[in-house]
Amino acid sequence: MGKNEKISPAVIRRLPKYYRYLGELSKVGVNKISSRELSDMTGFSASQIRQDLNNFGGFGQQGFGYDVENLRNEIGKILGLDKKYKIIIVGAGNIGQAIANYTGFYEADYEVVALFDKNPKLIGLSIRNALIMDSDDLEDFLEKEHIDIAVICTPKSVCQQVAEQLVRCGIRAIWNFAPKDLKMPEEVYVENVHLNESLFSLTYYYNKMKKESE
Amino acid sequence: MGKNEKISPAVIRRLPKYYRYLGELSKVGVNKISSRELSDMTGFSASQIRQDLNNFGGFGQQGFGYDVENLRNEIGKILGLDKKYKIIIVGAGNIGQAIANYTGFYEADYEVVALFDKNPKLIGLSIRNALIMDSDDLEDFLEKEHIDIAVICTPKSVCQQVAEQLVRCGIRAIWNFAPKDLKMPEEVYVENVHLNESLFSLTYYYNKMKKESE
DNA sequence: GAAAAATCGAGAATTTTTTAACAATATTTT
DNA sequence: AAAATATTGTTAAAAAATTCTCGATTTTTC
Repeated sequence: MGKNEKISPAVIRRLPKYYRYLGELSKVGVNKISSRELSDMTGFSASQIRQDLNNFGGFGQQGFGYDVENLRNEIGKILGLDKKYKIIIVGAGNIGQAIANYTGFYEADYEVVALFDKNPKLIGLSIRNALIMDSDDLEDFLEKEHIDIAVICTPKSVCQQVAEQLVRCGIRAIWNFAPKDLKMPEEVYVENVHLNESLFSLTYYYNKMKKESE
Repeated sequence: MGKNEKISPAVIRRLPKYYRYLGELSKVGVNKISSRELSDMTGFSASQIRQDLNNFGGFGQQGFGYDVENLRNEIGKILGLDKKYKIIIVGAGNIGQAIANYTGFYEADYEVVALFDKNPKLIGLSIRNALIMDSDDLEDFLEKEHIDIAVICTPKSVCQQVAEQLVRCGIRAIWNFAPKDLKMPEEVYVENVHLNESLFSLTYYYNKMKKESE
């Protein structure tokens, strides 16, 4: 059974990767896997994989390994992928549209219900069944519809203000693509995708490698 | 002066954030900052900030703090943001186009030189001065032009093959948006932006908070 | 069916990362 | 100009994360 200690974020970050690899295995008909084999696939150590999984309970069987389909389901349940989620996207520019079109959503039961933007040229258009609505209608919309996750794809100049509006309307989970850290109350979880930071890290390692190979 | 010990990736991940905050300070005319104040802004502990910076040398002055503009420049140099980088994007679908339009590039001297795609409807179009070219011309292009960073925005079914082609043509830095881990030789650095993993983590914490608030 | 091999789960040991403590030094106050 | 305050850089301590070890259990081999 699940233990009630605090699980480290590093563990939680690895679970989606395990989930993905197990999905691939399942798809090609593999139904048994050892931590050693998962280690070879993922690059994490076998010990770490066992340790990670044991945070949530013993899913494996000594002498045998893990049942692929079962382990995948268990990790899915831990992450909450067995449930349905409704999403809105605020900011229907390039990133917002790309996210709306993102097929990764369909790996689990995420539904993009609507997008919001201020640009009159965009309002009224649809992306994969999701209508782009006027930002002014955001609050009304959130009063009527239950939304689980809001994605912020606005320019950074307005992201804080948009986030505060979302929180006022009851949103507790934000996926933030604006290159700024949102100041939010504790009861709101923000997952940042800061592309500039990612690119800058890449740049550091690119230069480091170039220097070393000289 | 820079010490030659191995710097932990966690440190490198924090540098872009320092850089961003220092840029904001600089823009509003602040020219002195203490680790304590930076701590309040960034959420990292003052001690950690000092420790991080001292990996690369003492940029501050005891009793005084750090000169904002100077520290920003130093971090910029560490990350390599004082140089120019040429980028190509392989896969001109939603994400590829969004990245091509991404204004975060212009914070430093990154230039998107071209995009590549197989879709005839896209080939010939331009995004912000960058032409979408036929994927078949990728290798020829890379022979003629020096490219620093390649961005992979293809479907996952072809990302490994594309990556291998890029590496054959001399690419050593890959920004990977395909939801798959690339198997690459050691001399290639891959920075992954796995949106599905990010969303799954968010989902975990969303559910955790919901449970706790019940 | 006994012996060998494989594998997990759990706790111990190790390594890495973060935080704390404080001497050294600069600035500000009186 | 002396005392008080602020702040860095560095070393030490603490905490966290990872790896190692090994008993328990299952499967495979002979």
